[in-house]
Amino acid sequence: MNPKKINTRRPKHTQEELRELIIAAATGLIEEGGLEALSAREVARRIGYSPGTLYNVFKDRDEIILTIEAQLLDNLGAHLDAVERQRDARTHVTELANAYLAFTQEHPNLWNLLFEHRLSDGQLSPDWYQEKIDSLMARLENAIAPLTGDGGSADPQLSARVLWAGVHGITSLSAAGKLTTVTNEAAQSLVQNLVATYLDGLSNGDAARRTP
Amino acid sequence: MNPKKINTRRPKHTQEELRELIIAAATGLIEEGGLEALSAREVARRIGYSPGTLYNVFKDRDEIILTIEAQLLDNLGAHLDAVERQRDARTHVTELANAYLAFTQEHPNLWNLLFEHRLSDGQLSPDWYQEKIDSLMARLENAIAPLTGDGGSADPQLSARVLWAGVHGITSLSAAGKLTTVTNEAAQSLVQNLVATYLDGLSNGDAARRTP
DNA sequence: ACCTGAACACCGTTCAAGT
DNA sequence: ACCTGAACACCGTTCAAGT
Repeated sequence: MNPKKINTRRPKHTQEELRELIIAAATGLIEEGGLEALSAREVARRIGYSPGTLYNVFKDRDEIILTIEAQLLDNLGAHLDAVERQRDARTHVTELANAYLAFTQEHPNLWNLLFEHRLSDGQLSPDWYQEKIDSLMARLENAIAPLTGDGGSADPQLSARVLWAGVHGITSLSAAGKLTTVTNEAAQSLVQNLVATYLDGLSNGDAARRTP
Repeated sequence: MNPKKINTRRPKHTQEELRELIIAAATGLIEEGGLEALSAREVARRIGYSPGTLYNVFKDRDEIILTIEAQLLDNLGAHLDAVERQRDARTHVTELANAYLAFTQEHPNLWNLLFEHRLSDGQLSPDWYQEKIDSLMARLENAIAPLTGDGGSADPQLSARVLWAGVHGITSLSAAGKLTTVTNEAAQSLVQNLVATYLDGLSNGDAARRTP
């Protein structure tokens, strides 16, 4: 009766292909509607399998999300590596910040994922996650280091993290569409101002309070 | 048969009491488990009414959340007003930042709500929302203004917003439990460093690039 | 060996029917 | 007038049964 009956051999896709199909569909859903738009059932619909199949390939929804996060962090790394090293450290830090901002703005919903998503219960993030973050942070640390030695006392590790967290504040508000609540200025102007002013403060902090 | 049958007069609570019961239960759920722990059915269970009752009092889940956000913004305002005006503008800004950080750390999940929650579809936030934000931002703007006039060129509006967004980056990472991914330093150290360095940059930005 | 789809325990929201 | 609770259209996840 059913015309499809003629020799439907089951595995239309290898396990690896299935993995990629699932990740692609899931990524698309998040890009379109944020994390809350990601549903296992909708992914299954889009790839033409039953919901159960996802659970042959991934342990659960969290594992799918973590896989997407890994790709994202790797892509950001590549994106930052494309920034050419500058003679001037100040310019280099500024361009890294711009590249970071540009990357987050290309895929706002995807980028939000990194901060919206919290593992359920008491699960902790895998080791590779921390390593990827550290490797990204090292880029900024190296770029900023020459600017913290001058006057003497600023810590490059701390400065890099503070500056990153500050930029993150701006980019995440922007990615979540909440920046307009606070200003009509473009995210890039804010990032520029933060980086420029923070770096000014770094090289002149001590002097500033010594000379009245 | 049922002993409760004896004269169960219906309205055990006025509409206003019901409102408060719902908000209290919903706030508790969010404090305990974040936004994703808030479910209309669970609120109904906790206050001893059926799910349908919530929809006699509130239009939908978003309206409940917005009501909680309003309270939260008002509470923050009161909290910031308790910070005494300082002779020294620099000290004043620093103490505002500390008060802000302290407030967000008292109720991390509740605070996260403001940034996690996005209205469904094309709805836009009510007018009072924007007004509350503006009023909060004005406090920082006034405090920072004396520090932007010295050298001449910094814009108090822009500076206040950039500094706030930067601090927000730190506090929101902290509230979401994601700060440790990036550093073991306490949130307060990071905020201190950001505020101090940014303010240094403000008062010396131009000089910094003029005198080599 | 792989996939299905029913099952379980959940959602937000609506609305006819009951008191 | 107010509240219920069944109903509808959804979830994530599991697992016996089918091919």
